[in-house]
Amino acid sequence: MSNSNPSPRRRRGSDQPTLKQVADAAGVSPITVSRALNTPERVNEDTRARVIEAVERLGYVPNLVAGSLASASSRFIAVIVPSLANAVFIEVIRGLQETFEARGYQILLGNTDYDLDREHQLVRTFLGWSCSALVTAGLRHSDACLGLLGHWDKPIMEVMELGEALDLNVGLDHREAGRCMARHLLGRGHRSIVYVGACLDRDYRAGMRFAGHREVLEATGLDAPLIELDRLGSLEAGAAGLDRVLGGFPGARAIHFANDDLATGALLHAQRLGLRVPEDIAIAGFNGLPLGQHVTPRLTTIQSPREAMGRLAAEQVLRRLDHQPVAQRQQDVGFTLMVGQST
Amino acid sequence: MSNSNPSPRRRRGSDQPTLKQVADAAGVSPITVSRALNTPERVNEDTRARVIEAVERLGYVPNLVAGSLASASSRFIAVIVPSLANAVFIEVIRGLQETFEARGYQILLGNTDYDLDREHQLVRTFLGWSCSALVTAGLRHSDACLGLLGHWDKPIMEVMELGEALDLNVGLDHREAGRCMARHLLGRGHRSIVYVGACLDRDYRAGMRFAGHREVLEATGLDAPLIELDRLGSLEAGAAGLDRVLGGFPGARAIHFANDDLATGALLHAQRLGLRVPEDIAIAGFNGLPLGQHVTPRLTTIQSPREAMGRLAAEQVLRRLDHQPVAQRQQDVGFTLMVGQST
DNA sequence: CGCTAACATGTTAGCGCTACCATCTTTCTA
DNA sequence: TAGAAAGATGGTAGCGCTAACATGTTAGCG
Repeated sequence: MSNSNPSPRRRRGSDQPTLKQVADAAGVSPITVSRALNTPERVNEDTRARVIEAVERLGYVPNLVAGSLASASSRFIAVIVPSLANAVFIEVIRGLQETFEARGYQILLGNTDYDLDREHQLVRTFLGWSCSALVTAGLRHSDACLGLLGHWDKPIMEVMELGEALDLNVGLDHREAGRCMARHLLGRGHRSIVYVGACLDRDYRAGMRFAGHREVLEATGLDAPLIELDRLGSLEAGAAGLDRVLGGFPGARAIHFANDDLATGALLHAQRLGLRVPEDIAIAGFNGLPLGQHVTPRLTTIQSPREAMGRLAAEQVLRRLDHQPVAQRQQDVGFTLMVGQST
Repeated sequence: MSNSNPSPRRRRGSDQPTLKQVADAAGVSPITVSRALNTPERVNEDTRARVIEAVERLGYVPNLVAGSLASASSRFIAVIVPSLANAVFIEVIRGLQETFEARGYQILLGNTDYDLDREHQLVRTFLGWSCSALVTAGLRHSDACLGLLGHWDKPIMEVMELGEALDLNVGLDHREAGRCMARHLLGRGHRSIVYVGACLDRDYRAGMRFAGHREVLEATGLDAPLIELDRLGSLEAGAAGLDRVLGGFPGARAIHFANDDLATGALLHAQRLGLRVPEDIAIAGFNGLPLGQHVTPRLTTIQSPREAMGRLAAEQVLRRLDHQPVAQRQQDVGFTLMVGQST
């Protein structure tokens, strides 16, 4: 008679065992299986054992997508950095990863390539994944991006630099770091100091360091010439930077590079040119990468605690996720001047 | 009276606009909105415009979790590497990221810390996220992990090395690379050659290179002594490695290091000790990192195309995801001997 | 022994989206 | 001009899980 079973729709989804099947196998209800796996302390010990046994027997793998939909939150942490080519961000990511992974959170990594529109796009995507928190390198965002984040009620952590943050903030004062190195170079008796940066519009934190550098020099009545390279930090670019200083500022006695890659490239290049460092030309960097500490003469640089910054940032976010009070929304991780033999 | 409206359940979920609300605002059905956003070519142009307008007006952000659940697949690519401390993996990741991101896939990064159980755990988690594919560094997996992957019907790509793979495989022949460098050192006239590795049980690909190295030396009737350091590659460890060779093998004339970090650390250390490279001791590395190419003498090493390997791997996977035929399941990306002045 | 609190488990109703099938309209072909 | 083919849109029914509420069961107390 007519349509008692009108062409049973083809089943969708995978043929993996589901929580329901585990429940049947263990002789309990689905919610009990859910609890046994997610909040074991709320389930009787024997029941839990039976559930675990069924899980293993069936080879059950929880569908985290379904869980996230139902609970309206995933254990994802969105992490947005401008580049994966720069060791600095990698180290911060490592600190974040280590700390978050230990607490069962999974990092969703996004790379903006120094493009704020790309960042906006990534934020949109990540919001769509119901992330538990967002960590982003830097304080600069597009208006569209700020609009999205304005309506968001989960923790937002901005790392690398300090300033007016949306929510949480862990970083260091780049302007002060620039001042610090400029003072050091002045203290060494240098008066003709060139700053060499690379793409300061994109790497604007290096621009902030230059601002601090210039501030100190100008306060002393000195000029603060700037050479800007068109490639981001690399040993090659540093060598090119040295050449441009030698060509453009024959009287230069010291070069303050925006980072250690550039500085080390210049230092090695100086040796190939037969220049004595620091007698003929003094060289300083920023970051404190191992590389600069293993050349002779050892590079004078500023050490920033990058992995620790990542860890601290993650801890702050975790505290917020645990509904614990966060003592300070802004934390300065500081930096250390490391005086080598290159200045 | 009784229960005409028995305490309406509190609404769950966020208060973000949903696809349904966009549909109402645009005067179409939800499924049309879904199509307008995901398969625009299947929707009339005018309708699409109205939908887009509504999306922007409401600030709608698609819930990707719900979409993944309904379609039983996310646009996630699981990527599992043993370490984030090693530049080699970072570069592969960069190649993968670039290629996948351009096609709208999001990378889920997992770090095993060279622990196969941890890998198994990560695979479990990633399967739970309905990833579209899995990329893993290396061919070694625990039995439990193989069990999970055996039932999985999505592309699996194993990178870094070549061998008996589960599915797709892009990499290079490390044993042959070891042979290649050993032949080069023999060709330079060296007869007393020490191999220095670091944690060869974990970095087993370096172990494979050593195997190739030994094979060549022994075929020539030479000894192939091995020194194994207990720290993974770093400049410091390389310096320590040089000291151990000088102490343990006073007659050594050449050192074949497992990687460039070690080799460069040793090279710089040799200079500090006043040793001439290659006259007193020849030094060779592996990887072709920029670092080794900027020291004097330039490091002899083997260049592996890491970023290209990532890109190629991603392209193969994408082809599979697009249901296009994959010409070869296994692809050798090769390597290049770069002869510097350090040998 | 009745009452309450704490524990253990179950029932119900979605989370927000897309696969599947059905329907309706328009265009093209014989 | 009927009929098929292609295009556009909609209705229905879940995807697999968990929040909220409900119920049952045991322990503790005077």
